[in-house]
Amino acid sequence: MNDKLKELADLMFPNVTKTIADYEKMYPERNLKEGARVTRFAPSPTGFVHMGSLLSAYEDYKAAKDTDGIFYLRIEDTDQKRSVENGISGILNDLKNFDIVPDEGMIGETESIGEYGPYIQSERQEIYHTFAKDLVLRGLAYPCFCTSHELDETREIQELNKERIGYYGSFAKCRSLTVDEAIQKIKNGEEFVVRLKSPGNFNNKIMLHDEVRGDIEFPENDLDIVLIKSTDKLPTYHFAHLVDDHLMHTTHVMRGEEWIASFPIHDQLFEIFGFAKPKYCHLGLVMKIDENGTRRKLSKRKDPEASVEFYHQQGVPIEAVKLYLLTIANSNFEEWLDNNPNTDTSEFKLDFKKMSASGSLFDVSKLFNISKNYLSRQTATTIYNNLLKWALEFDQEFATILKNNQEFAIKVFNIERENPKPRKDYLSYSDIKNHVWYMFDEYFHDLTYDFQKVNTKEEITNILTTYLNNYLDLSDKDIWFNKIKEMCDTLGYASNMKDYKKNPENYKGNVADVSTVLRVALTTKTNTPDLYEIMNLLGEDKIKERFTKCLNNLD
RNA sequence: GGUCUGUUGGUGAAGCGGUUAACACAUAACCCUCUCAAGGUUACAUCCAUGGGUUCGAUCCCCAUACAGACUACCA
Repeated sequence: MNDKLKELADLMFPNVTKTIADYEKMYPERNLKEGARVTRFAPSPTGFVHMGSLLSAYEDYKAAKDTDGIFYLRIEDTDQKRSVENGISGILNDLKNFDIVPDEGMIGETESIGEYGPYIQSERQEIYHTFAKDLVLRGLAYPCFCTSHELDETREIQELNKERIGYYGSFAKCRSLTVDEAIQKIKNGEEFVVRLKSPGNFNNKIMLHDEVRGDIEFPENDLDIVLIKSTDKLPTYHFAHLVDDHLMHTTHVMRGEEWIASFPIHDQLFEIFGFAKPKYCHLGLVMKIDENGTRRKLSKRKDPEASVEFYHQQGVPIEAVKLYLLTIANSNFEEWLDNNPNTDTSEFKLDFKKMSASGSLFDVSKLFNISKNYLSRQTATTIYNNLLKWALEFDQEFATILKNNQEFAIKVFNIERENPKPRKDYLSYSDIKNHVWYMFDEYFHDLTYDFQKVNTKEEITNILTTYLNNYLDLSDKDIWFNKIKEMCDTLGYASNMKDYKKNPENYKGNVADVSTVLRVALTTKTNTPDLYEIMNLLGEDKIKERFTKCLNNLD
């Protein structure tokens, strides 16, 4: 009998020359300090990362970094249909934009680092076959010759009889083939997949100790799942998970909750080989509300705001995206940030217990709020440098202006920035121009002045000429503002808001109205940062020039 | 059909047998103020999907139901 099994196994895997023991020797236990986690991000090479997978990559990365462990990138390309040209570089690039750089694994389209490779599944075929062959030898796997048509048929029967669907028990036709029959079929050149001969019983219970969800009870797996596919002889996810995560010594398998249901399969596989089981963390999916008002998994196809590239284009600082991801990842993160506003987030340790089991809604406005707060905490020089970097990629004209006016631009970004409570008006790098364009002469043309309450030609002329003739001294803010008040008094506007509120009918308006005229004449906008600072930055000549320009524009 | 998961305000959520049901975002009002952005104050869940049960007492435990999601592929 054993000889027969050997003949069958050799026939099924003619190219296997090594044994499991050989591989165990090649990939020894990692030499890491106690408690160090080994995690991995294992995408298909589709070329893109969306917020959902970025979150999971970041969680993997963080979980490893928190313990001085290893985070590696493995490419799961066992489904060739999903692979895309240059898919790995695309992923690497998206990750790198968010400072997620693997310690090990793929670092380019074909390059990798680390001692536990290959890190791309299509190149590990011999390894998978070695493990599968071992199973055949032990009578725990067998070739299955069922066609997809036959499989469909049994499923239909099962549906009709309201029986559990799947390849198991008496529905597993090829399970009962004798070894001789199997050998004969292979010799006849029949196509086959390799299936697990599951030793499980559906009535037995097993327990998953999930790191984020706690204990979950399942029936034991009794499905004879496919281990090796027929056409390309590549493994299925289940089998690759077993082989790779064992040989690469992954300690924590963090994956989306869509994998929970296959835990019994994975548990059984580890059990059969007697391998140490990794810890599992099944993460909630990132969701969004779709047109029909129902929640669904974020899709990179349908949701442009889900693509990581979108935020790159929008110029949301990567740090802000990371802060947002952390607030989704761990419910206690926001509180931590509040208490440690100036501490680097690498000091924050992920806590599996604080991860949400239910999928969280992707909240764009919250992301922008975080971005706004983050930008308000940066120095003007940092803003300048990052904005320039962004503009070089997405707004050449602005980049040139920034380069030609570096010193001035930094001063503009510094308006009300060094206050105890700095301004918070930039949402993202792409938003900055909306707030500062009027400071640059290059943009100060084709203007529409937005005068409000005081809008007659006569009054505007009155105010501007009075200002031009008397009040250009900008050496001190208090002196300057007192002069504005003086001007109000002489022109019939209230210089004191309280007086104005008591008897508005006694005045043409108040200081605010006068300031607004000055502000609009200078910037065309009613809403800008501190008027004195703007005037100071523009300087006397430009103020004159712009006021004159405004006067000529009236009519 | 089967297996499993989830359900706390507009949103993200804390809470794990006794709380006024945290906090943050959003929204609204007021204050401050030369406008805006901030900042300050306040408001916002008659109550934790629904119905039963256990308990002196339940958002927290149990059971049903509803709804949503995942898996049930030679996709991952």
